[in-house]
Amino acid sequence: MDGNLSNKAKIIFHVDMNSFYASVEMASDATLKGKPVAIAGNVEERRGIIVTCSYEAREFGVKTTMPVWQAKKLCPHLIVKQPNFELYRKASKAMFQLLRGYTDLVEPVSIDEGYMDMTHALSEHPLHIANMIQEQLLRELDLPCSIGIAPNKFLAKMASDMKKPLGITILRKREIPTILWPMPVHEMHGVGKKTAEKLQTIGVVTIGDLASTNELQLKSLLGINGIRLKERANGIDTRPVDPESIHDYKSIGNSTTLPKDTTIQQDLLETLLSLSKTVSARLKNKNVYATNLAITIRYKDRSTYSRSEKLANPMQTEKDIYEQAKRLFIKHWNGNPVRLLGVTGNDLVEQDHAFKQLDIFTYEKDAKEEPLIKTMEKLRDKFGKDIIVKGWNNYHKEGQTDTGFNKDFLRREDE
DNA sequence: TCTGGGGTCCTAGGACCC
DNA sequence: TCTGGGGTCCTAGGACCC
Repeated sequence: MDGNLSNKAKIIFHVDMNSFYASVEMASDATLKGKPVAIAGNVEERRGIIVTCSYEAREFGVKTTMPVWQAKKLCPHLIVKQPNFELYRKASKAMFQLLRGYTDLVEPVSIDEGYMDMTHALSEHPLHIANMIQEQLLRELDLPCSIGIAPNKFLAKMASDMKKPLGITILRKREIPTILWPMPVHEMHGVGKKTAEKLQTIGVVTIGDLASTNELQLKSLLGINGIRLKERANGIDTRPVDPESIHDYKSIGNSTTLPKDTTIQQDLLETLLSLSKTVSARLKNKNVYATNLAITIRYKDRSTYSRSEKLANPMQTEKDIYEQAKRLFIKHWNGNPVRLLGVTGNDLVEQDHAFKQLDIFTYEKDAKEEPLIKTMEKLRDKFGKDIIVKGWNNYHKEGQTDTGFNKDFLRREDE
């Protein structure tokens, strides 16, 4: 490690696209320009809430998460469009590709924002480079953005929020007391409604208050998150910009609010099937398998339950996922009217890894006995991680216990 | 006529093992 | 008859973000 290099202050950009979906729509249809435009889920049905809206629409008081009917009341001429995710993904790709023209260290955090580590990629003043990026995005993709420039991710994120649309904001370490600390604590990234309420009970109202609060008090109020928030409030954030982080998915899910609350089991199962199809396709697309499957049920009264199970054999196919989702649903549905259903694959593993496990679990599956998986784990501990099992059925039929497991049934993977 | 859908991370409790 | 403490895995739910 080069001490000088590692100690040198970093220069991080946070690029945040302005009202991304609406801007993409405007870029692809010039007649929308200058008009109040909103993107919403199913426009006709009750699920219609505003996902994004143009700045023209915001002038009327239209806001994200507002039901469409309410938005229309505020802004009768509002142009409401259904989301076109394919179009947005394409624009997003082009946007990140453009950013990578400035540095390889680009970390997308969502479809419309990302971090850039510009520490070693600056030939000129950061402000000038940020200007170039902003102008190029506007010129080539017709998409506006705001950029925050700071020595770490947290401060860059806070900075990009300070001037919208088309802003560029530098937040220096020495400006923390004058710029960051006077801000209300609920405007801090990572502090939501609940946390802000809790903080208020101990007299923390501004980010500055948080920065000087006793750590033990924060820990007992908010757990480990309290400590982290205090660090951030003091401008400390050591997370690196990681271009690879976008690739390791932890979960892939699909959920939908039904057109009507229903108790008709066949309709519900059909919905589960179509959700399972989507999840399966996405798993295949990412080349991963789920080792845990969860369903979500939201009832008429909006009470929401999730039920999950660790899987003996990692799964990816539509059939496997649907059967497991159906099993969980039948087991846990209380018969009341259902508002929303969801299917989610959790604890995703790479394809190679999954296949290795499948070799083992084939036998477990045949045996159809839960404790066998525990037995397998013990065996792997005993004989090595890369062991696979042969002749499980024989073993099982003989009704032996794992202490009497015959070593002849085992072989090393490389044999 | 209220309130979508995609995620991540953390916590807490119970089961189980040593 | 009474009965500790640590560690890990699994599940459910909460908070947050875009």
